[in-house]
Amino acid sequence: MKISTRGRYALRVMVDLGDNFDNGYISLKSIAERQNISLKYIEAVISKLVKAKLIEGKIGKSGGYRLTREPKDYKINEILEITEGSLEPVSCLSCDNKCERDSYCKTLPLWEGLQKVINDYLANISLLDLMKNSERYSEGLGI
Amino acid sequence: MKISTRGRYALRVMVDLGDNFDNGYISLKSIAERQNISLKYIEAVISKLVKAKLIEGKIGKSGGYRLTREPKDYKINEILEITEGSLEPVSCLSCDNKCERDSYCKTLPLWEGLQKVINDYLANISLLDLMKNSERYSEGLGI
DNA sequence: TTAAATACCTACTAAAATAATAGGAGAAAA
DNA sequence: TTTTCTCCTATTATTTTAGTAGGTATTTAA
Repeated sequence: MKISTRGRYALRVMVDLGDNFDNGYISLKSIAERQNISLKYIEAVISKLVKAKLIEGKIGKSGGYRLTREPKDYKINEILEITEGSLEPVSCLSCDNKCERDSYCKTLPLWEGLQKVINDYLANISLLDLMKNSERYSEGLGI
Repeated sequence: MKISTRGRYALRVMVDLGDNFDNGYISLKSIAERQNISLKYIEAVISKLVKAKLIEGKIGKSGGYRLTREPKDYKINEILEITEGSLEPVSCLSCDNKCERDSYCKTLPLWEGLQKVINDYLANISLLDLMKNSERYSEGLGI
């Protein structure tokens, strides 16, 4: 029951792009350095975000990536669904993997509820909310 | 981000034991048949529940397993934590796996919140609640 | 008393998922 | 025209998952 590095890295990349929203196209190399993530690895993760049109890339020198919307218009569940494949907490809930016990399984309602709780939480947080988290830390430090 | 078969099976075994709470020790063989789960596989899963004293086993002919408490006194998060290892949604949250970025990471608060949401949900559902789910289905069928 | 049924234990394994790494091709700006 | 990028396809080591196999020790029921 863990979000993998794909989802975690993707979120950090998205926050980084959000922080640089006004700076045009941001190269993946600079993101990888700032975030201390393997360049080649996030390349693969990021390609999913491009295909889903959450971000767009520009090829060539001084190219890079940028968000296609404003940070406030990204919900976290959307980003994680794309990079993790899905946010279903058990395979029983996916259409192509349904269990034959589903018509009477006493645990299925629990999983349905868990899925809803997770999705509701993540759908009510935006990328902008994450970007603002720096305030939390500086408040905590008394800066 | 999936609960594995370990957790799912464990929950079904616990519900089965709950349904048979008044029938003394229940053999794993009969549970495996009812639940249609590999006997040898749940043996391994169940041994964790025994070690954690959520259930107790009785060796020998007409032995088996039974709950150590009443169904209402098991919270689902407890059962899943034992069988899944932990319910932390990201490894960053575990003590022995902390990230060096934790003092300023903008995504960490998200994960902390997600952990709380998941735990709160699962801690407020009891084994008895799951056992009652059969009523849901029979109501739905109009029986 | 003995045979059957049972929990309990260790070891092994196939398949899938995870977390990368490697090596370029082609586009475009400087 | 060179450098800096994205974009693409392979390959790989490690870990996790989901089992299987084979047995030992214990207890009860016949």
